[in-house]
Amino acid sequence: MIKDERISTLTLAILCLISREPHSAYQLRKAFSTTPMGHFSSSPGAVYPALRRIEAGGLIRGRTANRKTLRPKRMYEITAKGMKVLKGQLRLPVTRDDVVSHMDDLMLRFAFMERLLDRNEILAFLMGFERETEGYLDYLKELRGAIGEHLSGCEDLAFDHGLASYRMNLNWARKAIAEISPTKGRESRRK
Amino acid sequence: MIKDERISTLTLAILCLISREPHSAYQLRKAFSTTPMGHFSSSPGAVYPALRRIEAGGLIRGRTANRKTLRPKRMYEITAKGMKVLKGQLRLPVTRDDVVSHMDDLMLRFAFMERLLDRNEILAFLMGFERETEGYLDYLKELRGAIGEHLSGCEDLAFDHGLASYRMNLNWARKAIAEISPTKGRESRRK
DNA sequence: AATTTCATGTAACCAGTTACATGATTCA
DNA sequence: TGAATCATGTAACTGGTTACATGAAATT
Repeated sequence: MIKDERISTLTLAILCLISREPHSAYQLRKAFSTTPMGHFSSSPGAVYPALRRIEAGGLIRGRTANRKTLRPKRMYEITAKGMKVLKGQLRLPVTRDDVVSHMDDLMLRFAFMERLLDRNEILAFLMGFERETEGYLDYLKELRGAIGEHLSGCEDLAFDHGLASYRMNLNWARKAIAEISPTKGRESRRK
Repeated sequence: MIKDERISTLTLAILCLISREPHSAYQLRKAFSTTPMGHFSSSPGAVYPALRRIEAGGLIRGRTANRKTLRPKRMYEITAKGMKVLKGQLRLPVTRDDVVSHMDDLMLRFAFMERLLDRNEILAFLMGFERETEGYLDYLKELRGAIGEHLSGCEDLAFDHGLASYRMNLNWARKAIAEISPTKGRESRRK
């Protein structure tokens, strides 16, 4: 049995990309530095050691091509164990801490769910997202009621920003649920 | 002359809080763990070393009360140099990287600006925020035009989330500019 | 011929996490 | 008197940053 300990964002991102198709370290770094998917760390000092760690844990396997050359190219592919761990991570329940501090992780997980989980699991994720976001939003509203009077103009506006963020997240989750849930199963979103 | 090197989020948060009134390490940790201002790290292993570092840099000064007891209470207050550095940080131009990856820093800076900067500087911050957000939003829209066709449903929804976030940020900045700018200087926002 | 891009990595450093350790004070 | 909270800190570990180093292949 594989424990569902949380893995770092970088590890998760690497696992997600490699789960689709094999990548070299360089390809991963490119993906992180050029696509919006990752404003993750593309620094070599992060990626190379991370790949070593993940391989040592048995989640990916590196194959070296052109073994003769000085710097042979190394492609990493996911293992069966890696696939299980990745799915376990995607299925992890959404927590308050996630929606407050780890939105990037949540979106990464969500973006890669389609091929790896079934519809009910995706819906469960979104409903957890909705629930936790709503809970935090309630807390913020309550807090504003309690301390709102003695906030300066800027503080008040910053508070507004928080409220607007979580409201937007909540709306997004509801829209996503409506689009994914089979009751109103329209497949194509673009006209 | 004080260099405007970027300081860590935790350092910035500590400096902001202490700039208002002296805090002990414990009070700082409480503020970080209980208020929404900081979902920053309240762990002792972060806060105590950070205070040492900041004090060593001459930005804050600790005063020990109850010197007789075994664990004397230590209150930190900001120095003139610390105040200069803090203001320098608040005045730093808003970058693309900030709006994409460091929204928490930006909101922290904004929330503490009122007492420390003048209105024009606050407006300059907001206009930088607006400009960079708009720029990134344009980039995202363009990107969707280029690659949008072959996104899966979840990927597409995740992309939507990004777009909605930056749109919300942009609207927030515009609203904040309108409220702060003197041309339409209405002071009280709450009825 | 020179520059850019592909491609691999290391080393020193920095800051944050978890877990541990200690003890005083306040309140039920 | 026992629990919670106030209050200070350390140690081992983790993982990410910047800067450095090397060299092949492709492009201009």
